[in-house]
Amino acid sequence: MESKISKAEQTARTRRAILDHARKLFATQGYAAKGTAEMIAGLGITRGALYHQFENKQGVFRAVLEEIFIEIVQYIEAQAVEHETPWAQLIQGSHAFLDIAQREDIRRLVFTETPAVLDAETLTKLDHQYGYSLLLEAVQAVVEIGELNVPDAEGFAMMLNEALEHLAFWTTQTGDSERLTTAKALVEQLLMLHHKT
Amino acid sequence: MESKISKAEQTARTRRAILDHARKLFATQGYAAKGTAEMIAGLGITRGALYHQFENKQGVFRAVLEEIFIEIVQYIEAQAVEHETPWAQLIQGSHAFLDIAQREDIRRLVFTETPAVLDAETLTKLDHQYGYSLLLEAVQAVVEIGELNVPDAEGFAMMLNEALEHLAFWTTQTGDSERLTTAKALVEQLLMLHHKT
DNA sequence: CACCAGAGATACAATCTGTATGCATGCAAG
DNA sequence: CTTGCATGCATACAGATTGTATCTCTGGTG
Repeated sequence: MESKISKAEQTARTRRAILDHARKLFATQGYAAKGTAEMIAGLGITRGALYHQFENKQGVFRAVLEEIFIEIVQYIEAQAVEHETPWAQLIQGSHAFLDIAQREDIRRLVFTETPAVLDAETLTKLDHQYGYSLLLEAVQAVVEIGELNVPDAEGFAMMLNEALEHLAFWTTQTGDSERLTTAKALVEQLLMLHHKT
Repeated sequence: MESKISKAEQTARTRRAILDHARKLFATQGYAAKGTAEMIAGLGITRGALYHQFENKQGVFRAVLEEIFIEIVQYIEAQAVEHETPWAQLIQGSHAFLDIAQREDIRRLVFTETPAVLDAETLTKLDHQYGYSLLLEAVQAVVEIGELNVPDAEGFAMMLNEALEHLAFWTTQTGDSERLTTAKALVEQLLMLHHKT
């Protein structure tokens, strides 16, 4: 029994190596420019392993994006938990999203590559599963304590989600750091207009 | 001399046929999904003609996009010319841009495909040559008659250009026609804040 | 009319994606 | 423990796709 690692461990290592490497490639040179051969170059595995672990090239991208979404959610939650009230958590969570969207890899993957690589349906499903879902919880928490004046929590969460995504996209379009400040002010104002004390 | 057409005419026809067909394909199924073979299918020519008329596959896309930009500019100018004052032309021209951005082919090509197909530099050059250039003229016209209160015409034109592009993107993200109304109101408000009578 | 540049066809080289097949091994059942 | 098998992965290959090299034909021009 010179078998040092289990099958599960083997799978985990292979996927991790591919995902880490592919993410770097996609984020720096784009999805279309990098082939499956480059994704596994230097990892000590062949394309066979890649196609065993992922459905196809797009499947690798989807997995990379999913991990990014998870990172984003984790970052936002970590920032929100620093604050006491659901109201402050909603505001600061929104700011946190705008902050992390500034990261270059996130900008390129989420805002530049994704729309052209994934069809709208797939993207909507992912967004609903992560970003929107998190935001809805935050909105509902504020609604439940009676501090948010909206006709419908889901509708408001969806609108806010869209607003945040487009503001994030906007802030990353130039190196201009002033935009981030502006975007945060806009979101805060939007929320304030619906605040009920 | 059974040669019915001149060389210039021949070139024009070939390019037109390819551009029209490619545009339809890119707009409905995306750049990555359609190959050069499909671009010339049914046109009675071969890929050789395509590569003779265009640098490469991306060159076809660039040419398609350029024609779209020209169409957009023409539409905006046609709308603006309906109004008397430079001020009204600036406002109505901005509205016209938001209107034409609703067209499905423009939405997909300009906002979904382009960012992933063209590098930022190429895109910036194109935008500067068409959209921004037109907008700058309109802004300068209003500045010259002393009705616009901005520190710098170029800076303001650039900001307005960005705002319009992102608002256009935003309005096309859902079928919600209310967004178009909202976007127009936002632009009008932004301009009004800088209006000097 | 003779020549050349340009338009386009054909054939080919180089990639790249996805699949089929073979092999070795962890692992569970008996 | 050993037997059977599913699983992880490599190798080889088929199909498709981009871009290039080469050849032909013809419209324009002196």
